[in-house]
Amino acid sequence: MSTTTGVERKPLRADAQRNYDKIVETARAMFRERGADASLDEIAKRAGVGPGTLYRHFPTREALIDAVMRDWADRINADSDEAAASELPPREALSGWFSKFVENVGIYHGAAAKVMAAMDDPASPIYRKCQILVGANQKVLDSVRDKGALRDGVDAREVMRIVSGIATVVDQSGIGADDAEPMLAIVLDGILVDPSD
Amino acid sequence: MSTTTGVERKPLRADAQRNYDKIVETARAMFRERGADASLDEIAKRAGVGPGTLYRHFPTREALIDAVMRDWADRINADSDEAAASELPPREALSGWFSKFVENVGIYHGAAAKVMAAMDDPASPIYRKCQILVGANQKVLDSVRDKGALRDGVDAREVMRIVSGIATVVDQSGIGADDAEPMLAIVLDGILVDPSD
DNA sequence: ACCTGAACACCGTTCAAGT
DNA sequence: ACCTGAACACCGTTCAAGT
Repeated sequence: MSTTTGVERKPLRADAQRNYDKIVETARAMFRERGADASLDEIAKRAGVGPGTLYRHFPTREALIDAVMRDWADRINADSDEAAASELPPREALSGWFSKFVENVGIYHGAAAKVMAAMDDPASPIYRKCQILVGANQKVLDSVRDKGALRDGVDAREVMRIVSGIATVVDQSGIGADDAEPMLAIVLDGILVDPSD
Repeated sequence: MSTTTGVERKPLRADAQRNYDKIVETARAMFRERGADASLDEIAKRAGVGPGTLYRHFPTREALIDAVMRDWADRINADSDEAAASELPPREALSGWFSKFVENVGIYHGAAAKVMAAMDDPASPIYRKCQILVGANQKVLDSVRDKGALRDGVDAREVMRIVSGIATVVDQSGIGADDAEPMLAIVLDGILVDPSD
């Protein structure tokens, strides 16, 4: 069901492929320790390639972020599948799904803001991931709706906008991932028919 | 009641004061047309001062933003006073207050993100404005609580975090200010006892 | 077809020299 | 006490020269 969600890419020459992989691997490490705004120059340096090479493969920072987050979409899909099929009460299932998203998008500092910004920008390389995200959320919300627990008129895109906003707040201000919970609780209260379950 | 909320500042020499004012005035214009991340170098150039002068007055970009937003706090206080004293049904009063905030923080592109980031960072020059903001929100929420319309355990700071997150989403993605409404509606549904009013 | 690395433009920051 | 502007470090981006 979830083969790599990546776009089909024409095969690269051996050395180009090696450089491509090295860059992505290096970027992943750099993004993890310095955030998604880490210096591209230094990524190139650490990867042992010239800046032009990085540029050829990734014309924009977002393109690189997109490549680094390639597996991310798979995780999102897995998490949403699990939440949608969950036997847990609607509130717990939804809460878990939101929490996992905040956690997942939080591993790269600054990534939440990029995702949030790309949410309505089809020109962004990350836009595709946002579509996947909204689709996944739709799936989870539908499962809750089937149980009659969702308020009328709740839109998956709007919900994802708010939740990515919350993820960004958590990421940008120094607060911990646990501090997302009270905010998510407000959203849950806002979209569920009965706050109790 | 609302004299300028600014901090007391020791008087500057005449020329220094003139430069200070010119810089703030220029920055305000630049921020308005190019956003809160506009080049400080060009602001200095347009203001007719050396970069060192801008730096002396505003050691950090946030300090400059803070100065540019000096009147902003007064508007926030005025809006919250009006909302707290409003005869409108709780939902309308709250909704108007949130909307005005999103609108106000949206006049400088990128400002919402700065406010959001400073919300829990006492070291930031903008932190003081966030405190004012949370205080103002507290005031409005209390007035709603007095009418028995607010759910138990709703915290003014949490609410402000979410709303500033929404303001940031609206600002960063290309969507219009009107598109904040459906998201704010979810928050309202989440913090009010009875969604109807 | 792909890579290198010098070159460029821009930006924030510092500081010695001036008044 | 305050300002100027040259100087520096850094960063993203381009492109001619190489293989």
